[in-house]
Amino acid sequence: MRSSDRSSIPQGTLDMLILQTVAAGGEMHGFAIADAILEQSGDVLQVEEGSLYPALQRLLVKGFLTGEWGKTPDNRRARYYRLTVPGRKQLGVELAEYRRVSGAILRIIQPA
Amino acid sequence: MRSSDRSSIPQGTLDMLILQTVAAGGEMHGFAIADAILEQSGDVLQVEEGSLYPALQRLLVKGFLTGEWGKTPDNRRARYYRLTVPGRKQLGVELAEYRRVSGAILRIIQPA
DNA sequence: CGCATGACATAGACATTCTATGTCACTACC
DNA sequence: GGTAGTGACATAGAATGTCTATGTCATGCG
Repeated sequence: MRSSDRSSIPQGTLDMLILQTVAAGGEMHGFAIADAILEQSGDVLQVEEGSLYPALQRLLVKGFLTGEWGKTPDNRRARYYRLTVPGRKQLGVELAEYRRVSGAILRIIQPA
Repeated sequence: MRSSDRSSIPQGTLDMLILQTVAAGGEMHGFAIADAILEQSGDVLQVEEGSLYPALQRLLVKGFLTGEWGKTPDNRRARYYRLTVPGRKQLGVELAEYRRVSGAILRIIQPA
């Protein structure tokens, strides 16, 4: 009985959403990124942990984020992610591509 | 040297685009559907045959389309697809969900 | 007659998200 | 002061769906 009206993240957009969230929020740890995406999307886009951490790993490996271990205010270990310069550039590329494609889809689904 | 600026279809949107195209164009065969999507999207969304036909099969099996064999004007065999009543309803569902999710993404990527 | 082409079709690769599960340490409570 | 809850990170495996590559078949044309 999967009763949530929250949606899964469309494939290909998760990296962009993470980069954008870190760009806007500065230094954040994983949980906080997922929380911010959920909240800012109006409770629609829920990032599961099994999607979040592999995505963060990808972004680390590609050099778009740095991740430094630290402590949360209540003294728990956490990894703090920050956008790199190539990460900011990559965000721009992904935003442009997303807008291009979603614009194209709009032209189809909006009755001219 | 893959030099095209055409994009792949975001996962999950192909069925919606096909249903919408058939809804707008009436009776169409596969090639014509792909052509219409490419053209209406402003040359952005190119549906490959290896994506198109499996998608059409899915939609046939689910009863959202009917497909009747016929002949093109130049006498080639072709399968003509038409939207069913459940297909029209499904299109409405997918449009609503797409708008809900893309709206949520917009709230994140558009600086408030 | 042979070749290009329109149209349909399938198999396999690939990428990405999800479900499910696990770990570890800190906090709080009885 | 042990035990349960929880924050946070992590991985393995399944599911999904698009793409690349390939194949077939018949028609039209040179």
